[in-house]
Amino acid sequence: MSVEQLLLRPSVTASDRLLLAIQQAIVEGEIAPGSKISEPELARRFQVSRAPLREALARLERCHLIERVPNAGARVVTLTPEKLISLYQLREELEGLACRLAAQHMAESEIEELRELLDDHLKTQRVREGESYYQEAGDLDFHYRIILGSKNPYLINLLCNELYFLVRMYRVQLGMNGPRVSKAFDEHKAIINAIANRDGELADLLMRRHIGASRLNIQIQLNSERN
Amino acid sequence: MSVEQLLLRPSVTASDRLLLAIQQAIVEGEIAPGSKISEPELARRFQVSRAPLREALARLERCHLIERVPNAGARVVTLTPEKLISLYQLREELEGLACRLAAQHMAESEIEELRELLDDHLKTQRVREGESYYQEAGDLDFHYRIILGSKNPYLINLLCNELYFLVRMYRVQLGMNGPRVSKAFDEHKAIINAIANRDGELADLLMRRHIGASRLNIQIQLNSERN
DNA sequence: TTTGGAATAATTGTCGACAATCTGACGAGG
DNA sequence: CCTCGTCAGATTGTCGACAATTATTCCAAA
Repeated sequence: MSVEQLLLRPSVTASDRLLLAIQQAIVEGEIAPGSKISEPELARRFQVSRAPLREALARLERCHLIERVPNAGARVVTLTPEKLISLYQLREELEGLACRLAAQHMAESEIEELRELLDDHLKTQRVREGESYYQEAGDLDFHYRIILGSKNPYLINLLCNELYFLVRMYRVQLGMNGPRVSKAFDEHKAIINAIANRDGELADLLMRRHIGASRLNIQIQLNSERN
Repeated sequence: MSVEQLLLRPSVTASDRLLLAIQQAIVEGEIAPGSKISEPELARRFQVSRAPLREALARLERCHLIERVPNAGARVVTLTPEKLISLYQLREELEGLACRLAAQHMAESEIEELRELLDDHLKTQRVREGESYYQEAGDLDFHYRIILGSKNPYLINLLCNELYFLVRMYRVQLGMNGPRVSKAFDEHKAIINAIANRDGELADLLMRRHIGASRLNIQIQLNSERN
């Protein structure tokens, strides 16, 4: 299904649909990193006026997928090792915090659901070994649930709506579906156990390591790609 | 000088000036917390069309000063003890990180300037004891410089452009100019020393305590205000 | 050939008007 | 008397056009 066709099913408002469509297009590289965003061109492409488009662009800037300069237009961000490190420094800190808070605030039922989620992923992973399902959707689900479990609205909004699209962009564009899958699974399991034991400090530490390992993985790929 | 008159001196773009003006109006309570934002009314008040106004509102939402619901309008946020705690949880974590990074990345010259800044504040504080200068502008300067010293662009943008206006809103609206001034000064001094010694861990710890104390201070005021 | 600058083209910012949606009042029916 | 549906008013979302700014091209002079 092409990106344009996604616009056919009505969501809520035109700029909402635009946002989703362009987010996906940028994350998946359909709109190349570093390329200039032409408002007239995008407006024609998505069959809308520039008003909702500009609103969508404002929100894209919010999640760091584009960079705007007044009176000079917008560009899709570029992926660099330096930005990756900066991004993951933040992510480590914030998801570590999310773990500590989740250990305090998550209901037993939520923890149970998280365990079931992980078991589902294990089955799926065994069935279609090597496919990138787990890395993309599954890992995302896992992190999202813990973030939501923190019950901190600012933290939730920040990670889910402002930072995670960039994280996904790095992963998708560098084709991150390698051998870290099974190892990531074990790390996830350990984090859940810590949260279930209400050991926020340990969950924090494990999450930081988990994210640090993920960063290293991407870093290697990114550096080899630029050789 | 009234808020409207600020619009007379041209900044860069109309929505930029609008943003600054409305930010100030909300932070200082001129537009009451919880009140509904009427686009036509604000457009008339600031003598602009709704296009730049809506752009400004989008950015206000970004720094959590207003909350928008599609097809239902925007409201100024309300100040609650729960949100205050959520906000300061984030702030502690992020400024702690900023301290660790600043201890790594700040140039000697930047540290020296930070020291001079603090000395200036000490003089000012002695001269006009009791005035709220230090708490508002001085404290802000101090924190901003450390954040900038982290050299992490995402962290800088997040704290300076998205979170700090809310922090200021709590402080201004609750009239935070009390007896914490001199104590805060000592805490600042200790943090600088830690950064100068390149002891990121200590600076982190001290900053977390500093912010925690500040939060407690506001919390007390906020609870007594709601009695 | 290269450089400087002016004219031109293209893009962004802003405007006023129209369409879609929500809010609140009013009245009919239970 | 209360509930529900309808209608008017107001508000938000979207559109196409104009103004202001920036980028580009082209020509002239050194």
